[in-house]
Amino acid sequence: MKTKKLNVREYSEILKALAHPLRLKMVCGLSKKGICNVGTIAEQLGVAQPAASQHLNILKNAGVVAGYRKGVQICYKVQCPEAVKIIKSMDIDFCKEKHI
Amino acid sequence: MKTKKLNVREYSEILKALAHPLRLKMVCGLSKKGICNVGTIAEQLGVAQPAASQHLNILKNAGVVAGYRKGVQICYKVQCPEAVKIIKSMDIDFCKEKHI
DNA sequence: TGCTTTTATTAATATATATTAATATTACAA
DNA sequence: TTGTAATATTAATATATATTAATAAAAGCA
Repeated sequence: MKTKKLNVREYSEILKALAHPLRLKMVCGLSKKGICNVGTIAEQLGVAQPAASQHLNILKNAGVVAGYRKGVQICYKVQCPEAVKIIKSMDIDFCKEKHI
Repeated sequence: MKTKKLNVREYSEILKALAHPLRLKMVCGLSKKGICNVGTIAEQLGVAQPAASQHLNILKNAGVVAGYRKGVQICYKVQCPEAVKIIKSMDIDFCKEKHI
C-alpha cells in the first residue's frame, strides 16, 4: 500500500481544485463528516444543485474526492490524503463544524 | 502581535496563488532560502525575467510574499505564515532543495 | 410503463489567467 | 548626464474558469 510521492505539477493541481471558497468548504466538510450526498452538500452550502455537482466534478477530476452511487443518490468522500493534510494545516473554523 | 484568523475566502486566495507549478516552486524555494532576488529566481526556475516578475506579483498581491529593494535589485521573501504552513504540509522534494 | 427524485451534462456568457514579447522604469556607476 | 543592469509594466492572444439556466440521464417506486 505504498503511495507514490506527488510532484510539483500534481500538487498544484490539488491546490487549484481547493482554491475556491465553495470547494474548500466542500472538502473541509467532507473530511469532517466522512461522506455526504450531492443534495445535502448543495443545501448546506446554499448553492444550486448543478453548481454543487460541477464543483464536485472538478474535485473528482483532481482526485481529491470520489463518488459512489448509493441507490438514487451519489455520495462523495475525500479520497486524497495529500489534500487532507493541506486542509488540516489550515486554522479554519469552517472546517471544524460538523455540517458542510 | 496577534494575527487575525483567516476566513475561507482569504484561504482560497492563498491557495489560488500557490496553485501554479512555478509559483509553488518559488514559494518553496523562498521558504528554504529566506530571500532571493528576481533574476536569480528566474534563472533557477529556467524562465524569462518578465514571467518570473509577473508570478511574483501575483504572489505579492495575495500577500504570500513581499519584496523590498536592495540597491538595483529587488529581493523577495515569504511573508505569509499560513502559506508556509501549507507548504510544510506537503511532502515535496523540490521544497527541500537549497536552491530554487 | 410512467412518474418522481437525484444527479449530471450541456450551453452560453462573462471573467480570469497564462504566455510571450516588447517596452518602460528604477537605481547606480562611469 | 549617459549608460547599464535589474525589474516592472503593458499589450496581445490563447486558454481556462465561474456562473447560471436549461435539459438530460439514472434509479427506484407506484
